Formats: sequence, C-alpha cells, structure tokens
Amino acid sequence: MKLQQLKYIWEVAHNDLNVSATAQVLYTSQPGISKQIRLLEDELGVEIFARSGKHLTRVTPAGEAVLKVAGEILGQVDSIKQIAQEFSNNKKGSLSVATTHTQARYALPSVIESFIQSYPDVSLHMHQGTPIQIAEMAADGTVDMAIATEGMDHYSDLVMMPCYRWNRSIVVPKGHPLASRNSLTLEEIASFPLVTYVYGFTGRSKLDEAFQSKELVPNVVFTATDADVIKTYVRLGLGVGILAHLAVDPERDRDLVALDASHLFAASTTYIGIRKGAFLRGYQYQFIEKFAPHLTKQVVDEAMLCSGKHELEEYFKNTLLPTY
Amino acid sequence: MKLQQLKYIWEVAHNDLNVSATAQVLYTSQPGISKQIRLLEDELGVEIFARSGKHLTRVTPAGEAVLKVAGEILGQVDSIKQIAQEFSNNKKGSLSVATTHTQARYALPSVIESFIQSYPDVSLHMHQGTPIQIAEMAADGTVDMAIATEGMDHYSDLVMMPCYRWNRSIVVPKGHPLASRNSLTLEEIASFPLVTYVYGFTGRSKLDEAFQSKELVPNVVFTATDADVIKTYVRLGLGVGILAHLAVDPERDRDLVALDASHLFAASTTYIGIRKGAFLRGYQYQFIEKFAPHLTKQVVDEAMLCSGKHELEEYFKNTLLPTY
DNA sequence: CTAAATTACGCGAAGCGTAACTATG
DNA sequence: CATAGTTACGCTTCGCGTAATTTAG
Repeated sequence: MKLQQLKYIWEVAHNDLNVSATAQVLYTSQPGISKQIRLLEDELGVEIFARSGKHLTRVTPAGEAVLKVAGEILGQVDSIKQIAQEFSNNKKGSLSVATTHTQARYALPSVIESFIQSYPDVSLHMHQGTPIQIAEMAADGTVDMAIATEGMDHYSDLVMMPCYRWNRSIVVPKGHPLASRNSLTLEEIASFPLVTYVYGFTGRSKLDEAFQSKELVPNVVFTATDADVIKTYVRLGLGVGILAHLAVDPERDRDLVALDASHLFAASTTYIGIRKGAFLRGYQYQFIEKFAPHLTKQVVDEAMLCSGKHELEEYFKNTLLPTY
Repeated sequence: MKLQQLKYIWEVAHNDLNVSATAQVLYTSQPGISKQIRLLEDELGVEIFARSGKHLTRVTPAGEAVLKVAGEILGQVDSIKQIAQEFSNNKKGSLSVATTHTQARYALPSVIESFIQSYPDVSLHMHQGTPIQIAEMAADGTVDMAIATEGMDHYSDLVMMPCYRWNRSIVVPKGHPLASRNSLTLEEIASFPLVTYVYGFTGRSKLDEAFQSKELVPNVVFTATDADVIKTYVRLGLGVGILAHLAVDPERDRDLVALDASHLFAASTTYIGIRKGAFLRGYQYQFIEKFAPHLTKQVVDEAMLCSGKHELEEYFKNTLLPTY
C-alpha cells in the first residue's frame, strides 16, 4: 500500500469516479491512476470501485469504509507537513480560509489587516463561497478553516466553534415611511416588500422562523447572497432591506436609515469550523483568536478533542459571546 | 513522504534509536533505513532525530509530534487492511490477544474453545505478559486487544471496557487453623504469613488498600505472578493464600479449602483494552461478546467513540457487570 | 578498538508517460 | 462514434543490498 494509491482512490471518489478527470486534476496520466487502483485492489483483495465493463459506476461498501480511513490518513499526512513547517519556521506558511461574503466583507478585513502585519511571511488564501461549499472545503481539507453562520451543522468531521452573535437591522432609504419610526413590529415589516438574503445564507433561517412563528407571510421581492446587493436594491426603492447589523456602514451608507431589529429576530451565531484532527499552526491559533478573542489556543485545543456535536455544544454552553 | 518512511522512523523510535537493530527487526538493510530517514527529514525540512556525530541520541520536539501522527497513520493503514479482509472473507483472519496468566488460565479457555469452533479459519495468537507489557502491546498495535485487571489506566490511547468483577478467596490447606472458620476478618488473616500476587498483578492493589485502611501490616512471605504458583506454596504450608476466587478449581484443588473473602477486599474489575481508532473485525466483536456478553457490537462501537477516560467511565457507569 | 552510522555504487523493481486497443452508451 | 478505461512498452527513477569509509564512546 502506498500513500499515492490512497490519494488516487480518494481523488477518484471525489471526482465523480471519473479517472480521466482525476488524472488532469493530479497532473498525471490516466493509465497510471488506473493501474495503481488495480494494484491496490489486488493487494487488499477487495474491489474499491464497482465497474460495469470498463466504467467505474459506484463505490463498493468495502470501498466506502476504505475511503473513509484513507481520507483520515491523507489528512494526517497533511498534519505531518504542517507540524514540520511549524517547527522549521513558525512564522512562515500558508493559511487558507473559506468564508461567505458577509464575513469577508464586514467581519474579516480588520482581522486580516492585523494578521498580515503580525505574520507577513504567511501567505493568506481567502475562498469565498456558499455556506455549503465552504463547509465542504473545510471538511475535505481544501482549506484550513471555514467561517460561516449557516450550513456547517451537517458535517460531522468539522469542529464548530462559536465566534460571535449578531442581530439584524432594517434598512430603508431616507424619506421612507419607516425611516422615522422608533420601534418596529414584525407585522409592519411584513406589510412592505422585502429585500434580504437568499435561503441558506447569513442567518436567513432565523428570519423565516420569526415570520412563521407569527404566521406572517413576508413578501420577499428580491434575495441576494450579500448585503451590498441588498443595499443597492433598497436604494432603488425595491423594498425594505433586512440584513446583518454589522453590514451597515455608517459612513458609506449615510443615504440609508438603519433601524435596530434585534427584538424582532433571534440573534444568529457565526462559527469557525475546523476539520477534526487537524494540526493547527501557531499563527492559525493567532488568527482565530484575533477573530474571536475567547477562542484561545487552550479553548480551541479542548474543543478539538470533543467527539460529538453534542459534546461541543456542552463545552461552549457557558461561553459568553460578543454580540453585534 | 512514503508510508515506508513513516514506518521506519516509528520503528527506530521504538527500538531505542538503534538503526541497526531496527533494520534487523524489519528484515532490511541498515543503510536503507538511514537513507530514507534522511530523505524524509530533508523533505519535511526538520530533523526528527537529534544526532551527536553519527549516533541518534534522542527525538527532537518536532520528531515527537511527527511520530505521534505517524503512529496514528500506521494504525489506520492496518485498519484499511483489516477492512479489506473483513469484506473479502469475514470468517478468515487473525486475532491476537495479550493477557495475563490469570485470564489465560482461568477466564479465557472456555471463551477460546467456543471461538475457535465458530471461527476455525481465524488464527488465534495469545500473548502472555505483565499488565504493563500487555497494555503496551495493545497501545502500539502489536496485538488487537489486551485483557487485564490492572495497569491499563495510564494509556490514553486505549479504550477500556469493563468485562466482569471478581472477588478473592482465602486458600489454606486442609487442617489449617482457618480451614474450619465460617467467616474471617482482616485482622485474623494479617496474623498469618501470606502468599499472594506480585504488586501490579491481578488486583493486588485492592488487597494492599484493604490492609492499609485498617492500618494492618500484612506479612507477605511470598509473591507470585500467577495463582498456580501461589497454590503450590500454600500446599507447602508456606502461608495463607489470597487469590482470585475464579482461580480456585473445586475439582483440582480438593486438597485445599477456599474461604470467601468478598467482604474483606473490594472487588476488582477486569477490562478489555483496545487501541483507539482501530477497525474491529466481525469476529473480534464476537470474541469480545463471548467474553463479556454485555459488550455487544453496538456497545463497543459507542465506547470506541468516547474521547476521554472520564467519558468512558460515564458511559459504563450504569452497566451491570457479572461478579464472580 | 568496537559498535554503529554515512557514503558509494550497482542491480532490479516500480512508477509514469505515450501509444495502441477495447468497451460503453 | 465519441468518450473513457485497459493493455503494452520503454524510459527513468528509486529503493535496496553490499562494500568501503567515518565517527563516537
């Protein structure tokens, strides 16, 4: 058994069982991969992929089990590389973070500015995507960590650590009927056309829950994946915007009126998700701590040892989070 | 990075940093190992072993971290092999168990007899040793599981599952002053010379605790690692024997009188210890269940997911164990 | 001076790429 | 018939073993 063979089967399994495509991804030849897979299967005495003729059609049950462990092994191989780099030069390396627009645009800039000052030799890679894509990238090791508000619940390989809680604001153009109101009700809001996040993004679920619990049917006329688009359409008078409070910039958004909506919708929590069992570089701990000061190295290490989602929740139960 | 290289550094670290000796263990040449270690260190950019001239003197801090992960990887490689074999022929394979004399001689024979009838194609390997040796063999993957009463607490890589509780008997030759007594006290026993287990074996600690709590100083004139030796010296009149109740055979030991001592000493618990993260074959579950019927596949699987010693104890807190 | 590690070197195996072949849908 | 996997073959690299060299205690 060779590490390369494990890499091959893993990549094939994650490339729709298409060996040719996998060969391109790995910059190698297709026959080479085919052969190594065969050799591995011969050595193990089990077929990992089921074939119909010459095409790989699906993963066998044995293959499922093998691939799961192979994935863990490959993750640990990465860990060894990280460990080595950490000891050879703990200021140098790379950090890749997958996150959503909201975090990248509003929450992370100050963190990143501070981080690159502290660690100029760390090359930083930011990946933007949907919560699902982000979680997947963290779970399969494409990135070191994911930062998002939704969508990471279903990946049991991810350790989720709460970072901060945030509320929503109602945003309207100056002169809008709601602009001069002091306090709003859900009913009032529901009577206007709304502009907000797409389902599955940036705490959209809490929003739907609030309306549903009062049996209101909001008239959402436009949904976007990011706050900037939402604000743009609010400016056009398309409707009333509901977005994260921290996405409102008092400077740039002087032409808009933001009204607190924390009493209308439950607060959402933004999490950092890290692949279980990963080795973290010193600067990675620093990055996390800059983003969420309560997540010190010690706290993160202990959280990483938690085995289940339940245990994690228990661990963070009494943690006081900053709220924005 | 090659699996072989990880194997090499791991074996060298577990062979007193002696490369020549390691080469013999692995049936390969010494220069080959040296070179691969160098290549790995070059690739990682870190020294794994500290050298004084040409001798490996100790493991570097980086090496410690790398070796830990390397050990996990090698364990998972074994898991893959086990998985493959399980799927190719779930009746065939091997099972290696490390255990103490007491278990091997008195508790396991019936289990093993039944097991080899059910799984004639599984080659069974029993290793006898001290509790410490046993635990080590299980922890580093030399054997699949360890069965012992003491000494496995300190290996955090082992999942310990309680199997049964057992009490002690006082054994004397026929005609001994204690032979006709109905119920004994610790004080009476302490007034005789005693023959029992060596420290660290078969629940010896519970025995010492009992005497200490009454501030008695037992006069232990002979200690042995197994019950057969103890009985031999009891027969010679050297002293009063204290041994596991289940080590008394009513048939063979007709010349001895066994008196129940369960009220004098706290019961001991015998455990099965399995390396964390190991993949278990179907017949391995069967073996465990034959030995401890409450440890079904489901129970074992859940126990294997426990992350810490504390969590494990919690899990088994309400388990009712058979007592002998 | 001995035990043990590194260096040197040659052999054999193994991985990879190109090209030809075959099977699937 | 086009797409995708297997077989065939040659080149290059790599791992291993033997032998010679160096070094620590």
